[in-house]
Amino acid sequence: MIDINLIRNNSELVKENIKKKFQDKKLPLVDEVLNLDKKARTLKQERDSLRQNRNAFSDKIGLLMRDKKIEEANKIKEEVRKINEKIIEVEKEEELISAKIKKDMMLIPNIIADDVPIGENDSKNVEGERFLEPKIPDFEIPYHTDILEKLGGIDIDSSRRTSGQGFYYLIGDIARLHSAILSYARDFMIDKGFTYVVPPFMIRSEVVSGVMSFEEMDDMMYKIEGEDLFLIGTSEHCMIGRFMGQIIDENKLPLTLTSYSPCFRKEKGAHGIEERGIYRIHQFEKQEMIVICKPEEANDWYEKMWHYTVELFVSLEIPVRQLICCSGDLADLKYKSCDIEAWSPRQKKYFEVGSCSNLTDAQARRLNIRYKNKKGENVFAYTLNNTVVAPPRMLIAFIENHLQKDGSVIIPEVLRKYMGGKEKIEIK
RNA sequence: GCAGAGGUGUCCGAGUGGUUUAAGGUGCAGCCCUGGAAAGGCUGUGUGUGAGAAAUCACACCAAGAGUUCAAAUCUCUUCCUCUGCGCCA
Repeated sequence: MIDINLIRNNSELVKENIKKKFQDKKLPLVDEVLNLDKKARTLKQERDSLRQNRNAFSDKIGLLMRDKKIEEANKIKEEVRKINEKIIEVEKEEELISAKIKKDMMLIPNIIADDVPIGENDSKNVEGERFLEPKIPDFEIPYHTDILEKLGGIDIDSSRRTSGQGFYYLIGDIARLHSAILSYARDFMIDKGFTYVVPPFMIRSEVVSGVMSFEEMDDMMYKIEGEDLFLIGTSEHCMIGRFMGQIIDENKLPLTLTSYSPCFRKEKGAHGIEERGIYRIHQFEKQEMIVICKPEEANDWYEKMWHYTVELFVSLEIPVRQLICCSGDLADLKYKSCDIEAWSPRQKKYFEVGSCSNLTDAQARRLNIRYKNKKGENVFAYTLNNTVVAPPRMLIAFIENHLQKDGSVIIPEVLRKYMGGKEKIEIK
């Protein structure tokens, strides 16, 4: 959500921004907000002065009652009753208008960074830097589930029976590898100075509606029956929700946090040949990084954060590249975002394994997360988030890149201490 | 899960329908006093929205929401949370 003052003072900039994102349908919203806002302010003035009158009359009644001038008091009561009727009328109208303004404001996208490439959809995303040389082996790389099955590391047939499509049993060394990657990623981020957090895995609807729109919620979130609770789709939800309505001590900024959580997603309407197996699933685990900082620090953190993910993948000897998200592919809350993509030697292309975003104050404004600055003013903090690593999807990149001709998978040096010293996972 | 007690500003805490513009203290800031400091004295100190060039003014906010009333921190209902005891449980 952007600052309504930006629309009041510079609606052209807001419109330009909408055009840059190819959302011309939303252009009328800007003038609509402008008009509704004017009306809302007029109504507020009207309502406030009515209330002022009522308050004055009420005080008078109080004094008259004390002096036992009941007759006179009753006359004024009648007066107040009339005022109250009017107040209710104005309030109703005001409520309607402010609800409409809020709805519109939620739809107006955040202002995007100057250096975001302009493009209509994800086909216009721009490749950034590449890290490590992509390998093309001299033997055929099977589909990832076939590799995992050969290694005795996965049982999808059973998970279909117990839980349906989109789940998995990881088994033996592969399950251990899954945990090892998360543990390694956790320690990697702790070494970068981040604070490790295990958050709640369920959150209230109040938090959910703060971090996403109703449609997004319906497409992603699993609701617990009979409770006001949802399974988290990412730890970002509860990590940011933690600071909802809070005024953070300026000295505590920047907050640099790394959280572990399972993630649950409905993934409504996502299907395709490359979605078989453990690429797109209802349940996965993720090590995440979250930064809450002052506005002037956000750009530096953004660069640092996605580089950390790159560094992690490089240390695991997996080639990656940065893919810069273009204006049309950028979610409305985001100022700037990029994906980290890992090399798939089987598909001979890169695929998404993580995503880094700078949301400026758009998310903090929705959740009312602020800090007190040196002047004593309460200002909205900037929030950023990035995937450190999210297995089992990441396992696809891992096993494809480390698969040997004999069907075994080499474990890179840095991971071996988390695997009990094991150097490779072999076919049984 | 059951029972009891609670939720008020940075914090502590008073306040059971109308002089509450939320007492008092504490913390913080400024000034006076002092050679300097402590102590003491004085003054100012919450948030949001709107109006205004500004001083300032108005409205709202006492966990959240709804209700009763001319008038609600105060009364009623619902929800949430905290504490204490009991029960259950990895």
